[in-house]
Formats: sequence, C-alpha cells, structure tokens
Amino acid sequence: MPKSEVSSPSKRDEILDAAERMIRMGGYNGFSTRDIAAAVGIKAASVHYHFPTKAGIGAAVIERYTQRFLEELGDPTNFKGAKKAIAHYVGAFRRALARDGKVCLCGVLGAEIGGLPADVGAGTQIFFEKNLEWLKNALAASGGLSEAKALSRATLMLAALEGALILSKSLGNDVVFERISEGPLKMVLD
Amino acid sequence: MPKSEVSSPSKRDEILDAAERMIRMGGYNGFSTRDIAAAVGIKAASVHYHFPTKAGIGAAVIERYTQRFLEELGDPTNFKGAKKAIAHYVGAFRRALARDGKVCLCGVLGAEIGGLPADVGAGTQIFFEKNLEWLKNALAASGGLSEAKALSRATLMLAALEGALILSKSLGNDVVFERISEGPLKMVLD
DNA sequence: GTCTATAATTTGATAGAC
DNA sequence: GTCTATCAAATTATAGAC
Repeated sequence: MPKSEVSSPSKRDEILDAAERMIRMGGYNGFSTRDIAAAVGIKAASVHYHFPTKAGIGAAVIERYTQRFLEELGDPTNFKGAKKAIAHYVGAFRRALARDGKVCLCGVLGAEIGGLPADVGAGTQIFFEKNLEWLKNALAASGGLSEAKALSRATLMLAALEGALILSKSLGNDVVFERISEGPLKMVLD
Repeated sequence: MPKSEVSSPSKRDEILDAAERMIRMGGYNGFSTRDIAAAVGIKAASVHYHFPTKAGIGAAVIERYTQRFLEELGDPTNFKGAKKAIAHYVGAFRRALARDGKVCLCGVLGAEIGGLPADVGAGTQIFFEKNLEWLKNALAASGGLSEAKALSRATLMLAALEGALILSKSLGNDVVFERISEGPLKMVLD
C-alpha cells in the first residue's frame, strides 16, 4: 500500500477515539495522557510517540471531529424546504447524543475555552464558524430568508442545540433534548 | 456582632469570588488552589483553612451562585404577560455576560459534568432544575400555557441561553448573544 | 488566619533500550 | 512502536510554628 502516514494509523486513531470520548465526558482538563494510554492498552510514553504533546491530541481530535461533522451534513443548498434542512441538522446533533451518549465535542471545549491551549481554542472557534456558515446557507437557500435573518436564526439553532445537549447530560435524560427538538425548534421557521 | 460564622466572611468570599471567576473562564479543572491563593493574596495552605477541599470550594460557589440567581429572578408569577417574564429572564443572562464578561457558571460545569466531583455535579443539576421550574411557572402563569407546553418552552429557552453564552465566548463577541435574544427568542412565545 | 515546610500523588514529557 | 526508567513541575492536602 502507498504510504505517507508516519505512524500506525490504527493506534493513532484509537488514541484520538479515547481522547474524544474523554473530552466529551469531562472536558480537556479532566483527563491525562496516562488515562489515554490505559484506555488504548499502551504506556504514556507510547502515546507521546504518536503525539508529542497533549495539545496536539486535542487539536487533532477537533480537526477530525469538525471534518466528520461537516461531511455528515453534506451540501447545505440541497434541501427541499427549510423544514427538511433543519430536521437534517437537528438529526446530526441527536445522533451525537444517541450514538455516543455524549455532548458535542465543541460544546464542551467552548465552555472551558479560557482554560485551553491556543490551538485547541482556535479549532473550537472554527467549528462554530463553519456550522453557522452551513446553517445560514441552508436557511437562506431553502427558506428564502435574507442573509441577516438566516444568520440570526442559524445562531439561535446552534445555541439551542449545544445548550440542549449540555442540559440533557446534566439532567441525566435524553427527554430534555427531545423536548426542544420536537416542535419548539420549528418555531425558528417563523 | 452576633456571630455563627466560622471564619472571616470577607476572605472566604474573596476565595469564592476568585473561584467563580476562574471556573467561568476555564472550567473546574482549569485552575488550582494555588491559583486561587495568588488571586486573593494568600498562600495555598490558607485557602485550605477556609475550605478543606477544592470540591468544597466548587460546591460553595455553586450554592451561592444559584441562590443569587434565583434571588435576582424573584417571583415567577409576578409578570404582566409572558413577554415581560421572558425579557426579565433573558436580562439576567445578558447581565451575567455584560457585567462579568463570562458564561453562566453552570453552563461551564454542565459541559464538563463527567469530570467533576459528585457534589459539584449535583449542585449543577439542581441549578438547572430550579431554573426550569422558575421558567415553567413564569410561562404558565403569564402565558396561559399548559404545564407540558410551558416546560417544553422553558427547556428551549434555557438551552438557547446557555448555548448562546458559550457561543459568544467562543466566537469572541457579544453580538452573538444579541442575535439570539433580540427577536428570535420571542418566537418561543408562539 | 496565615505562614513555612513538606508529604504524597499526578502530570506532561524525554532518554534510551529492545 | 512500545517499553522501562526517570525527570521536573504541579497538584491537593496536612502538620505545626507564629
């Protein structure tokens, strides 16, 4: 196989998987490189072979998460009506909760952004900017809204969804997320 | 003066002030007791005189924050119309951002709840429950909504406000919060 | 109430053998 | 790639003097 990878892709991905899980559970400062090592069955020194610094792990986790999230969203101009676009976007967040039982990675990181390495904080900001851009385009394209109005509603949606995940986790039930995604969010349409 | 306080109220409060500020900036695991000590001009050992454990500081910060927040909210059944009730509630969050330049304490803690001491996590949950209760009562009393509908909209509002503060902080501007509180939130009314 | 001193553990990271 | 061994620094917390 043609290779440009520096290290074993598999173990590297396992490290990122474990780190993502731990950040989404307890934040960036809530775990150590030793925790990561134990989770993937190696020693801390070996983790540092794959990623020289912990901040590097964080930055890589965000980059991968952002890319996957946008991939799953697809083309924002491809929906028949704003309702379908919104349902699609809400679905991405619902799956993050249902599939992983966890909050959005960047919701966690955004909350503690003042205590993050610069790279990690910057990646978090980019995630939000790209999501607002996607939502704004989706609402403008399929909802026939002005740019300003679309942006305003995109912001409301993103904020509500991030907040709903945090509330759900804190209150210990998924009912909370459904309370906001069933009905009320449709009011964003008008 | 009649005293039942164990330690100097002033220094104790300074410690809680510093801890609250730091949690709201970078999360519970983003600062140390030495950081607190430096902020209030004493040594770490003296911090432990006032609060034996760091978790104790966290729990005390939440308790005080929750009490103040509910005090500022007042009686949920005292508003002439749901619009006034909502404006009042949104105002409390806006002031938290404008006055302190910071996110809601429990928005941060809720995001990293899996990495918190049990007491601190429990306090966070209570804050959310009491806020949902207040909002539900306010919307039911002044909006003439059913309990179920009032709870659903209360959840949407709380989620949107918590999320908006996190987004604002992450994107580095207060415009984000205003984008959601001006207009769009009124759609929660119907 | 605050200090110095210190204990016990954890943390992020490196050196060098295999 | 992974290990053992180790480091320097940081962290929570305690003991005991003032």
